[in-house]
Amino acid sequence: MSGFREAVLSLVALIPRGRVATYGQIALMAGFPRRARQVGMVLRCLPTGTELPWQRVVKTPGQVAAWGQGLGALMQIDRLRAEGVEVSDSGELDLERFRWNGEVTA
DNA sequence: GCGTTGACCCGAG
DNA sequence: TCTCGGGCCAACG
Repeated sequence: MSGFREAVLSLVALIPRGRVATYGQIALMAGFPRRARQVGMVLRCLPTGTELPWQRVVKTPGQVAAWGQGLGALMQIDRLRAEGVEVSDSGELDLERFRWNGEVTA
């Protein structure tokens, strides 16, 4: 089922600016409820200069995934802030406000 | 081709 | 409320 990647990438690409989605949500919307982990795998495999807004994909509690909890995270956080998403230095954000409904309301 | 790892999530103790 | 463990499946060695 290599189509899983396609589904995930497509959904991530549809996330509007200033909105974020959780791994579980992406996986669920893609049609694979329990495969949030593979979502992370897919994103992890993405090239450095990709157009995909993988940065808008966060954990369930509303925390940025990021790589090494360090510099990589700051890069993602800064990028999100540039899009209008309020993110703390710890990578935490308000899901209630920025959670993507799944609708392309860009 | 097999074993291990992993940007996670959820239920149970 | 917090911690621990199981489970899902793809990428990597």
